Amino acid sequence: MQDDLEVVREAADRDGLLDRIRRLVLGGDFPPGAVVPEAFLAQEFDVSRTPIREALKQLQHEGLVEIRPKVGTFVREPTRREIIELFQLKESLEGLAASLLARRGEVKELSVLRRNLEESEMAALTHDTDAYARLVHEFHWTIVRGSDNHKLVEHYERLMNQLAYQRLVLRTVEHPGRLEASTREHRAVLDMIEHKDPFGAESAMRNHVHASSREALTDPAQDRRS
Amino acid sequence: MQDDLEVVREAADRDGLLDRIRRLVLGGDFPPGAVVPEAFLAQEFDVSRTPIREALKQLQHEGLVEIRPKVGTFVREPTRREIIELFQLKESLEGLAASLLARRGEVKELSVLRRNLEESEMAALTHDTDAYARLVHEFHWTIVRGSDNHKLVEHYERLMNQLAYQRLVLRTVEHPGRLEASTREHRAVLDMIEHKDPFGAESAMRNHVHASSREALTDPAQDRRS
DNA sequence: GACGCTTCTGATGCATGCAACATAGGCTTT
DNA sequence: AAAGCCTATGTTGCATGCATCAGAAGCGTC
Repeated sequence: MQDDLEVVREAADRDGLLDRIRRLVLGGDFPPGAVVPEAFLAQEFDVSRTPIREALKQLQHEGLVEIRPKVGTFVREPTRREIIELFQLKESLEGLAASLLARRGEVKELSVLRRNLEESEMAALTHDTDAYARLVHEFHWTIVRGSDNHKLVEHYERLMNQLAYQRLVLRTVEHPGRLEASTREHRAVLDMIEHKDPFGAESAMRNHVHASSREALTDPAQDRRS
Repeated sequence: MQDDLEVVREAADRDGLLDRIRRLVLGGDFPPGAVVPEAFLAQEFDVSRTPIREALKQLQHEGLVEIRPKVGTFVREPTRREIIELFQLKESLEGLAASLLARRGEVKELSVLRRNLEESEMAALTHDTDAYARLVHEFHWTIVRGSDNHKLVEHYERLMNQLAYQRLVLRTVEHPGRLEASTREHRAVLDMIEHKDPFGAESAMRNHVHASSREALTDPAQDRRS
């Protein structure tokens, strides 16, 4: 039993090496400059450089780091322009997801979304921004997964990874009045889905993402890189 | 100079290793079963297994192959369902691209698109399906690139790679009457872009992609995997 | 003092070797 | 003959060593 746990844990470490490095990069523990070299990560995770290299290549492919040949691996923070581009994509993909979910009219996710919305309203009332952020996150993911389009989920995953930098997170809930507006928009989306109105759901979702992205983009912390 | 050419060629080989393997996989030269092992590719391209492994990992991440740990790498042909999913994404992304391009109202790509449309009409009249397919390909790519959203281009690239299996290509032009309809739809899209009507352009593009995907999906060669 | 060249260093890129494991086929047993 | 075990094989996964090269620091020249 002890052995089993050991094996499982180590296997998880191996499988999750990419994720662990990704978290390191996204977590902001590293300067936006050069990520400590492969050798460091190798020692840190107690593996050879080879799997580290593989993981870094993936991250490069995901757009999170930039590997300059023969030089090193650098944390690749998105420019303001790229953030705008990513939000445009987000709007489109989530719109599609809402549309597909509305067309399915599946019941399972509907109850989850209803419950989520209730809790969100509660969190908004008590100004529990942490809980609210988590609920928003779940709301969007539930809809995307509920689209039942796995390729869409994959692309969305990639997209969100690029938007997952610590500095960009939780911004949408820091604006006064945004919580209430956001909740209203969520309700509008859910209404359209419940009415099995794909077009309306897509429209409502796009409006919502557009609005929330505007808030995120006006955040002063982003003026750095324009 | 001779040396320079050598260096450039070899550098291109290295940079393009991923592309070359991808072409091998997409080209259908391999059975849908197991891709010949890393050692074969290593010998084929006269490199070590290490860079081969890196490339294969990328392809796995792109969804083109499946790497079963300790077993081997398998060509991963998309199921019919996945093709449907991918076309839904294509519709959404190209719709977004058309919308963005219409909003920009850029002149450069407009002339390219106009010219492309003229040549397409010519190819349709002469039933030159090869030329037509190439022109359609360029038309869509011109619009996507013209969106001036590089992240969109990246995601579109990934998407198209997954749709690039040899067996799926050129299907849309094999249906009677499709060439004319397709040309009409292209013109509608271009009209909307020229009128700087983002909403109309998106709608027209989505209609077009939807129509052409329906043709592609009704192809009998796809009934195999349902 | 500034500019250009050379050397030096640190990191990556790749090749190679070995161990681990999934699968297949034969072998034993019933 | 069927079922289960066991060995054999082929492949991957990883560790390590070496060559290569970008960039920096030091040196010499103008």
